[in-house]
Amino acid sequence: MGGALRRADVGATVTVGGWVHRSRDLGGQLFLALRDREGLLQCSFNPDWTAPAVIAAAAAVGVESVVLIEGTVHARPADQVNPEMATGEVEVRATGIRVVGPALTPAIPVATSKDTKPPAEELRLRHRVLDLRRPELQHALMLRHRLAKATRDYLSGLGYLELETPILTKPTPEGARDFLVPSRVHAGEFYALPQSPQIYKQLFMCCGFDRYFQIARCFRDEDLRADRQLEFTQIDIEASFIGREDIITMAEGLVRALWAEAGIAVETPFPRMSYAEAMERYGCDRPDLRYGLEIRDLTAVFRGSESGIIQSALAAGGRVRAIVVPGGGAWSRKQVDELEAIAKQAGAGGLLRLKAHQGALEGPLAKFLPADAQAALGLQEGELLLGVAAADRISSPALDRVRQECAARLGLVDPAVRKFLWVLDFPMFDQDPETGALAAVHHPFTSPNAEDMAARPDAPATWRALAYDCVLNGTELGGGSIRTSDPAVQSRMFQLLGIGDVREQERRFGFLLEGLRAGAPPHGGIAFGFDRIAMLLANATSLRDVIAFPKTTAARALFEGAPTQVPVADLDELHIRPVEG
RNA sequence: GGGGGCGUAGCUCAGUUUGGUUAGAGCACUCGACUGUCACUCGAGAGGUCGCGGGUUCGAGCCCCGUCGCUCCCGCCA
Repeated sequence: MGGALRRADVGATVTVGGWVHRSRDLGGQLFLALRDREGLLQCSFNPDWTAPAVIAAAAAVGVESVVLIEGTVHARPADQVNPEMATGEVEVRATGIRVVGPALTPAIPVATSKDTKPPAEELRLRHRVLDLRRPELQHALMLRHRLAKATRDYLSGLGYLELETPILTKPTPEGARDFLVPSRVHAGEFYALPQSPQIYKQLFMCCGFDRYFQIARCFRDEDLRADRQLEFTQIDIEASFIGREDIITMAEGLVRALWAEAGIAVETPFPRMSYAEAMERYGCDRPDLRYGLEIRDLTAVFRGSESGIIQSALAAGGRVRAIVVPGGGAWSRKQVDELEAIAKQAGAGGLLRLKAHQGALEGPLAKFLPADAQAALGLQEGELLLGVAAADRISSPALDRVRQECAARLGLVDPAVRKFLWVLDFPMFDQDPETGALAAVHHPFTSPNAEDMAARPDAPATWRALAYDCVLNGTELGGGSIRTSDPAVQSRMFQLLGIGDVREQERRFGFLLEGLRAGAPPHGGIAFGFDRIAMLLANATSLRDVIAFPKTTAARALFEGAPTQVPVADLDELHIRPVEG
């Protein structure tokens, strides 16, 4: 291929195919920059070696047309080497050209220089064939391929089998909305697209396939974001006769292999932290460890406060928690108000603020504090204390957001630093504070911690789960768990989650329970967000840059024009009718 | 479902603050000149439903109301 020609190819007679990236017509001679996925190649048309008719034909070709160029590879003179091109030491002296795919004038430019802005997202998606020709996107999708291959190589090397699972499947309760597909054969019945292959991979374990993986497409009908698409890809993994440590070690090896593919060395093992510790110190179950600003419990100091806000929060069983921001004392009233707005948006009633100035505390609360408060807080000159007095359920998310914003303002978020982390010991259930209803934090098939279950059988809200998340710089890369392999325990879990009726359990999950009853090995697994990893390693900021044909945030495919209306006859055949209005 | 940003030539944008003659620039495109360029250069030209609809006004790219599209965030996404 033309973009791969190097000095060693000098002398070769070649026919190179590609797209006309740019042309420079100097009058008597001209140069075409020919592009393929490997890069750019200069083709030189000159009367000394090119027939006049060929020069005329080359001069008439429009950019983005597909051409075949015949010629000989020549070394460029030293003063004409282009160090910015991989092929910069050579050029093809053309003797012939054939336009095999003439192109209309492109609606959006493909050949851009470093400092030009890409076209609007809408145009990029509408003219995706042109957009995907751009070298950045070519590189991103080629990286994506290498990551998929590295995944297959690594897991195959460990004896994992790549097995496929159905796309037309049964609706299962995985939290998100399902995409439904009407059945033509069975009036009024629907398939669902899988939100993940979760149950199938557990069934593979019951089948005895031991170690499974799949680069699996998943579908969730929820609103989109820069890092969320309707359909996305995960690296789905499951294994039998293993425990948490086996999965973690295997997963660390996978991360190492993937990052190595992008030329980045990753050190393992990753540090670990319990969910409880992450929530206490960072207010978040996927903390960004690139910076400090850890949350401190200052309840003891504020207990003596005469402030009504604090007293009522403490009386309700809450705490006073805060972060201390070095240099924050210099922020203006307005800047701190913005932080408070962030805290309020996250659910807090407000933000307590204190700063030390000339040995005394300043802030709306200062006068309500006991005299020894300054000594107890140890606040230094220039530091700003930002706190929330409330239940942890309120203060954790609020302080998490405030902490992230402060770190961004102080420039503490270094994109060159990578802090991997395992978060362990998630709670099994999330309890609704009003109704008391339990919901699975991970999913209903996660195994609870057996010791917790034995110690407090009547308090499931206190049980920990054998679940784990892999986190990088505040982003969840993947997560998994050891599963419940005992059908009786699984049935109990359904019961705790409000599916008490046995017939209901059988109707919805009978196929899983049947697998477990047929003799299930202990098993567990993990799933990584493949697109998100590709995005990180391609230095992209949107999933759309690592997915060839993505949807817009309004869930439309602009290039193909999906979704679309269909003829009424098609609907009739599927036994569905549009709702009037 | 809610909040913010953007929408002017094929593309990227200026013009909107303070309504006023014929809406501009760079790139791309067309034509012409040019024999070593590499974002070639130079000259000329063509190119506009100011997203769409309605309103205010003597007059709207600019003000008001509505609406559509793209985007970022909240909700949502176990």
